[in-house]
Amino acid sequence: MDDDSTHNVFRFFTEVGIIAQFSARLIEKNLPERITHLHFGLLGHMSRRPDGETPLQLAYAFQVPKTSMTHMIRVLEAEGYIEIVPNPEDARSKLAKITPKGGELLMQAYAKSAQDAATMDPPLLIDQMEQCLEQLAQIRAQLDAARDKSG
Amino acid sequence: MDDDSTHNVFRFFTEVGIIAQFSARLIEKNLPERITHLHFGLLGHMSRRPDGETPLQLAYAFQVPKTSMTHMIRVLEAEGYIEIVPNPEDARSKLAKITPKGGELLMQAYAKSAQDAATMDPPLLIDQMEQCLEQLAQIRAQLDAARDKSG
DNA sequence: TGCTTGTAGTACGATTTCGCATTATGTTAG
DNA sequence: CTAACATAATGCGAAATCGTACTACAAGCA
Repeated sequence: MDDDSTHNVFRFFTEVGIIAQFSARLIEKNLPERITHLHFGLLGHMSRRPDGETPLQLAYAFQVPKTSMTHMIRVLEAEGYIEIVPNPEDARSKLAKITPKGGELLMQAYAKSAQDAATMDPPLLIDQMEQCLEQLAQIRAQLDAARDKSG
Repeated sequence: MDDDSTHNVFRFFTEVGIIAQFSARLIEKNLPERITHLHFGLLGHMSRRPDGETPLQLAYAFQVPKTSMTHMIRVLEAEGYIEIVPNPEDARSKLAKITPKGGELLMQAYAKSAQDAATMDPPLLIDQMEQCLEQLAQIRAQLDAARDKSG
């Protein structure tokens, strides 16, 4: 990889990092006190999996340590946004499922954040986002694949 | 903003968030124990500002609370990667400057991470990154502008 | 000058993150 | 079947994050 490419890769990661921070704050502004954008992501993930997922699956999906996931799940459960039930297929394990209250929170935060995004000044550059989407999805998929290979 | 655009914006932020997490880990793998990608970013920032910057400027630039910046700076100073001197223009304030040891760390981590990036399997999609770069820079600049307006 | 208000940085404490070690259950070889 | 090993989740503790309140210095004004 030549110096120019290296520089561009780092610049790409830098821009992406800053944008990610923004989107995190955009969403967290519309979430209750102790709920973060990661919790929001968890709820979205679970809303697409009505049968629930194990903490380990969630930790892997969100790329956080198991112990961190244990804690996040507890917060969500304490606030009533998810429920944790035994895993019928493995007595060591559990399943985390979104509750109606959690679904409510998800929708509300989504709607409010969409509203905030739509009324930004200066406005969001939605065209540019859409132009990048396909490439970003490819890049992310490639990174996922690399992670699966190396651990 | 129609439903389709809204969906794309959220999808954009989701992809960006995942990629940002990856790049953070890519860099942190090549940093010492207590040094994070944010510290790495701080060192890079300071390396372009030999006169130093105040903690408040750094907190603003990296969008973290003042108290968090106080802590990060202390870690970097404790490890000898930066030095903190009084601000000659304001007795309340300080200046954080990178040390030679800090510059060394920056270079080494940069080189190692570049090496890791270059030897990934499957390989990084550098073309796609370069195709996005311009749009991402615009998007980021727009978000910066929106932040400056609203706080 | 003396007073009022604003700003830089930090002490402190509640919460979160996450590595290591432990417990409980599952799986496999003999 | 049982022993040995693997895996799911958590207890615990060190460190990090960040909101609130505070101190020290600066700046504007009467």
